[in-house]
Amino acid sequence: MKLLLIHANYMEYEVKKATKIAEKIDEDQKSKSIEEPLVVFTAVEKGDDEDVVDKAVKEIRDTAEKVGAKRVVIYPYAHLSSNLSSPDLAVKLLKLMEAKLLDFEVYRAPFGWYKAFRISCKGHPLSELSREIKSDKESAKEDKELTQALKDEEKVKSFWYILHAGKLYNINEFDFSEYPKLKKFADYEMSKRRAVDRTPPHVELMRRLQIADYEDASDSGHMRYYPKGRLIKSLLEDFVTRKCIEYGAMEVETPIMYSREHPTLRRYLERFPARQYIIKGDKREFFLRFAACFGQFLMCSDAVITYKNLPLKIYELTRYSFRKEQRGELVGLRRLRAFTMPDMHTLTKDMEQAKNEFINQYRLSVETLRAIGLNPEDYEVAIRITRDFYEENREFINSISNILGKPILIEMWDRRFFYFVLKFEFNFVDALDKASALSTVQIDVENAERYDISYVGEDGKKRRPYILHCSASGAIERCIYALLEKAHIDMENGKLPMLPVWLSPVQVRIIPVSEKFLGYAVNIAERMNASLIRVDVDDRDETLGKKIRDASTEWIPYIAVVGEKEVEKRKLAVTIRSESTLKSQKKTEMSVEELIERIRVECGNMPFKPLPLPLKLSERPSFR
RNA sequence: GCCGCCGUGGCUCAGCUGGCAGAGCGGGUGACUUGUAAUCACCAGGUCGCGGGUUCAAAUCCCGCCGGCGGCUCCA
Repeated sequence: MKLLLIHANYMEYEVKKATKIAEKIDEDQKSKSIEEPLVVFTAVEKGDDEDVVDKAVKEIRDTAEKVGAKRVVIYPYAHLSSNLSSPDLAVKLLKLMEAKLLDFEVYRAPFGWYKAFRISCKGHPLSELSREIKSDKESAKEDKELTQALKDEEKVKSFWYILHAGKLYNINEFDFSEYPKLKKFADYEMSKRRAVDRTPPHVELMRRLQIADYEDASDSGHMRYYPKGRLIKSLLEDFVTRKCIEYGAMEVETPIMYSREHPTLRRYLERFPARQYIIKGDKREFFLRFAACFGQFLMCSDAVITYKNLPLKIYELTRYSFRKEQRGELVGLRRLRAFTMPDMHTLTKDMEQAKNEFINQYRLSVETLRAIGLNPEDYEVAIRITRDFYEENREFINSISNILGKPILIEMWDRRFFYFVLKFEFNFVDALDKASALSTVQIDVENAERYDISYVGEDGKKRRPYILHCSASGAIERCIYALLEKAHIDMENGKLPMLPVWLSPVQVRIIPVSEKFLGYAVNIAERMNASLIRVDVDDRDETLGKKIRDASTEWIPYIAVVGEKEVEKRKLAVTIRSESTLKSQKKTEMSVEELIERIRVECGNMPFKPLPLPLKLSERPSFR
């Protein structure tokens, strides 16, 4: 039940027209004028009962006493709620409310009529109050779930270890001297603070390179992507999707919004209030998904699955997932409110199979990041685990540390308070020593039950699967963040920053020495273009030095100059960025075919998309 | 959400003890036709984030809001 309490100088109303749900009324109820009332605008909601009325009456009584009102007007006002009860129940409860306030001079405006009203609010501090009242049953239930979840989190204590070469070290006993980045990561995880007073480098880079930018007209944490940014993002999206499909996942698509009232989803949401975007539909309210779990679990719940189908993998690239993070938490491409995440779920028949998949997906994540341009030395591994699960699976956990051969930060909990017993993350540590998770896999022991997902076993009986959640790369935007931060770190170490060639928006820039060679340059560009190379031509009326400089500040991997000599020899004068430094540039002569071949080898079988920009620089707008 | 700092042409910033709104880059035009990280000249471009207040006068001082950054909190 929702109440809006107004202490007024007077209140007048007059019925105009009956609706279908109008209650029958006498002539003298059709209009009223009341002096010095406490007006109670009231909306009766689903689930309200006599208990709620009692509480509402108590609120009204308290307020009336405080403001010194002797008259009460109960005024049905549907607009206070989007979750109204049936009209019958509403009338019943409103009448009950009236009956319980008989020691006041009480008026009840008729239900179900269009009414005109006039009110004069007194305007003192207590003259306008709103109240939300829930039945004990309901609020007790919600309170219990909420407080239980919060209590669990409070009570849970983390124990920290380092796992290296199959041995578990207490965090204090481990010698970090050879692993400074792991030390930074562990510090960050355990203390969660860092003294920095600088804009993260990737924010500046994403804007300067015309990849992405803030969009003031949207909510914070929703970015705009310029053509180059969209290209990079799109290549990454395609790559990760392909990787998961090759791994055996079935790609699906599920809605981005779900009813708040759905029985399965509701409990989940109540644990995390105010974390999601709410959308008003015609009748119901919806929340925007924060991952693909909902859609995929609901799909699995309805599917007929047997042990022969397991492990069963389904995949979706969520463009977008929405999380209404607190404002102070948002940073550039690192932490967003709308982001794109590959989300794969694997149903497994038992823990053996789940563990097996866990290891496979660990390897899948390593490969995925490596292809994107993030190597194991660029991230730190964390494993989060319940103590029980660790004790029962010591050998298995120890074996994980051998896959990459580098030490792993372990966070161990005495009891399970999330839905998983085990998860790993690959955490990127950025130029400002902040860590954020990229790839992750979790073993979920709870949601099969919650969503009623089952498979038929060999004995014909229904069983609950264990479910793995896997994001092989983590959020796509976050991968771009990591690549930009990595490039910045390279720059600080005296290297020329760049993106992997397959992700570079422009792979080759052709610069004619003068106007005379423009036709020749365009000709070569068209040939390369036909060979699936992203190439452009700097046809602007600028000096050669200026053009070289501009190409360099755009991080273009290959700069090819053509002039008289090149035309004669049918070669290109190519500057290779990856082998150059700011002081000395690596220049070499190559034929067009050699350059094409070099890039083709470098990009292997990574996805390719054509340049989404005009071939000639002079025809290209600047988005900044 | 709380605390602190910031918001001036497209970009980076100066101006801020109140007194005519500036520079460099970028853009346009012209000259030059160029050999590996910024060619020269001229021109255009601004409700100083938004709203209110103080004042003869506000980019400048005060209040509120919006946005960004950092810290705290948080991160299913």
